[in-house]
Amino acid sequence: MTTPADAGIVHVDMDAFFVSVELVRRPELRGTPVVVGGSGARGVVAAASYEARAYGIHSAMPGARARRLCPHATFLPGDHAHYSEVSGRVMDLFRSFTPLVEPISLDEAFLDVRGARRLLGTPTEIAHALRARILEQEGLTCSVGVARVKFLAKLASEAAKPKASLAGPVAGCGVFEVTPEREASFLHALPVQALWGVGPVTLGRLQRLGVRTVGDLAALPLDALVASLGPASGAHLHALAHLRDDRGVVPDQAVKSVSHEETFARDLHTHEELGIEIVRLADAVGTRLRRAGVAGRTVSLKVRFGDFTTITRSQTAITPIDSGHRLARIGRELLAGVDPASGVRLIGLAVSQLGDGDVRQLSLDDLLAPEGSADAADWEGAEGAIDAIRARFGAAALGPASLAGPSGIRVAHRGQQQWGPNGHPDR
DNA sequence: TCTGGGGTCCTCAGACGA
DNA sequence: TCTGTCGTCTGAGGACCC
Repeated sequence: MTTPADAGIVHVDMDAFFVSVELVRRPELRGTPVVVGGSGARGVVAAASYEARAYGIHSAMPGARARRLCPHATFLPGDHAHYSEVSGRVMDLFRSFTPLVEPISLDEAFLDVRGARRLLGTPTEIAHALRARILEQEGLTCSVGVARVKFLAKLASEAAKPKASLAGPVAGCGVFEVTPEREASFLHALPVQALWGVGPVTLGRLQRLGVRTVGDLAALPLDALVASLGPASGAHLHALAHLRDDRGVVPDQAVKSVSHEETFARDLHTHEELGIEIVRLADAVGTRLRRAGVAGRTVSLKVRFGDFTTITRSQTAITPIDSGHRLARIGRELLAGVDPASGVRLIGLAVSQLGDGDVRQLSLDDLLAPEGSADAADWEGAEGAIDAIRARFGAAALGPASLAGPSGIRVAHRGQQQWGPNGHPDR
């Protein structure tokens, strides 16, 4: 039997994950500045080694700037599929300690180890064992935070991390526990932007209230926070500053939306060019929906113009959709209301309001399929066959005719372009 | 300087039915 | 029949996270 007061929430954060995975394959680069991502004219840095961080390089920094800061760094292209595979093994390792594992991203997870204490030891002992197993199995290091609640465990893992310095990386303590007695002194000394949910905008608003640290935040009345930040954010941050966080570790969270977006190496200016890209995105999103066995009702188109202004247009269908063909049709309808003449640098397609992909009704839309087009049942059958062929021969084996280029079918893959366009000659 | 991709959640406004 | 109110849904935009 466990109680909320038990310290048993563990947050594991892999150290410079993408770079560390690459260093396992390229050990000769250890101890040197290494950057993953940041290639291409519009790419950004996905991860930087601690040696590269000493030059001021950090994730999400434009690649061009990173090259100026550290021209002799090694820049590697990202390999999302490989990182995903390694991440899966690490998550499986976590599950060998406790079934209560909540992955946050490829390189982070919360674990509730309260039920494992009798068998495996104290949470801190479990944290050390986790680190040792990951190092032994994958050759990777991680930082682990232990606390009574999730957000403190997350802040604790941050405190355990290595730090970059010009003299070389400074090792962290690896495991950091925030005991119940130390919670207030640990938390209130931190800058307010350390809290999850405080980004640049919220930070600006808090600074106008004279808030610099979490302690300053805790001293503010709830009313003042709600007036400044709105009811949801205000109440949330007020609770965190007072050490209240009742969110549990939730394994197997259902996905709520599936999206795909791409930045072009050069801006596009016509509906024709963008229409072809929409077919690519719709094909990728539809494939992922069907693979996950889900379908969604709301289709959203995102358009980012050359000046970085971004608009979204969405449409909610009567019945759930998982067909790339239907997604492309709706995507193009939404695009028709957008003027691309000034130049479009990115488009994205998302599907939300997801439900079970097997539960489907025949819609009016299906019954009134445009004259001369294949009907819905034909398309479903065709896409099912495409999925089967791709599973056997690869994603580029088959696809919509409009995606055929001189070098074959141009298929969008998840994470393929995660860190920016590669300047593909076809677009 | 010039700013990715894949997500979640929140806020606000307008439409609509009870 | 008309008007106002309330809750819900939808659409759009934005903040934030890794």
